[in-house]
Amino acid sequence: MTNQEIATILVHISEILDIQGENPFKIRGIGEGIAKKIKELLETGKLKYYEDLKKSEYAPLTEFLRISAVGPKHARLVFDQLGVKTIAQLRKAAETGKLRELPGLGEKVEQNILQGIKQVQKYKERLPLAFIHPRARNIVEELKKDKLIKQITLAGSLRRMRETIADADILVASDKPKPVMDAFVKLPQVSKVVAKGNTKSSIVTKDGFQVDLRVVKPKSFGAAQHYFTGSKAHNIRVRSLGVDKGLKINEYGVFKGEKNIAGKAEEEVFKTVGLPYIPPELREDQGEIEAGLKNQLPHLIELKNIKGDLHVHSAWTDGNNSIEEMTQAAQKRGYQYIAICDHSPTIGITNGLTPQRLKKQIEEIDQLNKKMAQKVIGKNFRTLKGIEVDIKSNGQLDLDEDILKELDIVVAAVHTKFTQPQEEMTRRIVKAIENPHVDIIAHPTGRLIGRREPYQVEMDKLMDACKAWGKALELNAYPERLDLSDLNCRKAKEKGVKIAISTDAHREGHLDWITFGIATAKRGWIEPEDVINTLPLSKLLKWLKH
DNA sequence: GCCGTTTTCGGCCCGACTGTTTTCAGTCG
Repeated sequence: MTNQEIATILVHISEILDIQGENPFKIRGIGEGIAKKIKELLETGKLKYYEDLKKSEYAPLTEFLRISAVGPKHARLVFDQLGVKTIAQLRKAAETGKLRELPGLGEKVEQNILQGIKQVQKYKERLPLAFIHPRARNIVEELKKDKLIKQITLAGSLRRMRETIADADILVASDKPKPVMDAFVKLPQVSKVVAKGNTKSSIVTKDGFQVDLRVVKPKSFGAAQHYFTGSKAHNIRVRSLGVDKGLKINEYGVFKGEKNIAGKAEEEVFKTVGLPYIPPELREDQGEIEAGLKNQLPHLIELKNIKGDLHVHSAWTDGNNSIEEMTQAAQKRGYQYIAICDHSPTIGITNGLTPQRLKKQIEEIDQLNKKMAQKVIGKNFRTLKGIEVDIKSNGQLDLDEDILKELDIVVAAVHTKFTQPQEEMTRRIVKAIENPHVDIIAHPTGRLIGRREPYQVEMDKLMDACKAWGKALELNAYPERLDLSDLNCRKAKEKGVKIAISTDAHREGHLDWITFGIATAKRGWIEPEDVINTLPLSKLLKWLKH
């Protein structure tokens, strides 16, 4: 049973208890009792307490909680009074005006619930970071034109750069909140205004995601930034630290009694509770508080540390640009090198390179490097000869040794037979890691966010093999991959396994996806020295030979 | 259910907005 499965069960338990009207603090932390339940799950795959709870007449109502405007109280109310226990029945009750007759509900709530049902059925999943991020940035740029706005920032999971996003949070500092709100709900991107107040409003964009805007006074901007960035778990920890020191922390500032002692800048808030500044990507209550208190936060990797991209494609296979164009695009970004890693022959649909075509590509790259050495185009730059070689189902590579040894870099990846049992898949990839020509394993779990689950593989064994053979794992920055995930990055770091942050670019513009790779690496506590493409060219070449 | 330098009971982070209410419950983040 995976951590994710256990978490899902615990969440389900908490939701049922919530609807039953249990003490809300019952579900807040893990101590002796819940630890025992987790143990039972791990040892038997089952939990008696959960099995019993699932028999509760309230258990089926947890799906109502996915509907915006419905919480545990309304979920219970519609069941107790109307016997409603499915979303279809709930919709019918709303459409026939039954809900408005319930105590505490009215016509508006009825409409909101209908709207919420529509929403839940249309947008089942969280959206990828790379979809929402640029669109939210556009809204920020649009708002920025307003002179009344003194400061503006993305907040929430978007600022923490989570891989998927439920809605976009934006925070503004202004002395005149009302006109800012008026402008916000009239933006061209808006399709629907969900709520509008003096300091807080929500809209749904034409792309179908929600944007929440919060406006505070400039003197509160830092406190609000911290509060609005979250995560919730992180905020609770920080506020608890404040409570220990006799402080109250809210979005308006840090208060000692009535006195406001901090709030203008985020750093101040941390300082009042004895913490250094914690980067947003770390704010998940995953050890950053403890590390901060001991002054042992990581020195996270930044974009400026990246010296090159070690996995890009060209028009020789399924890319869109020539090798020279990709090279120039990399130079424009201040890189020292780029590795052309097109597909191998088995991946026929991409026009994978046969040994003959690969030989020709090698010649082309040699010529290009010669021109660069003579400073005909660019200088102090190397285009590396590489391949994204397919790992066949038995662990053998799709190209022979005599051609692989001609290359600067070999990136190996699984593209077929994703359904192998875990043991086979693990052996398959470990075999590739053991191949002396292989340098990096690309997109190590094969997942596509929201579309394809990772294949079954024992990540610990892959990492141990990489460590033993001095190989690296890729953090593929392609937005729907982000593979390694943040959690796997952190595991790799703990095991001392090197990471290559690569874009898998299929056209020039994709090189900018490195941003999302960096963000994921930060969330995985990765530092520059953990990443091979922070090495300058000479040292990278040395690492590749080693 | 969890937790403790005010420790085994009693509180648990904090506030905005909406809608249905004459002062507040529910939802949300």
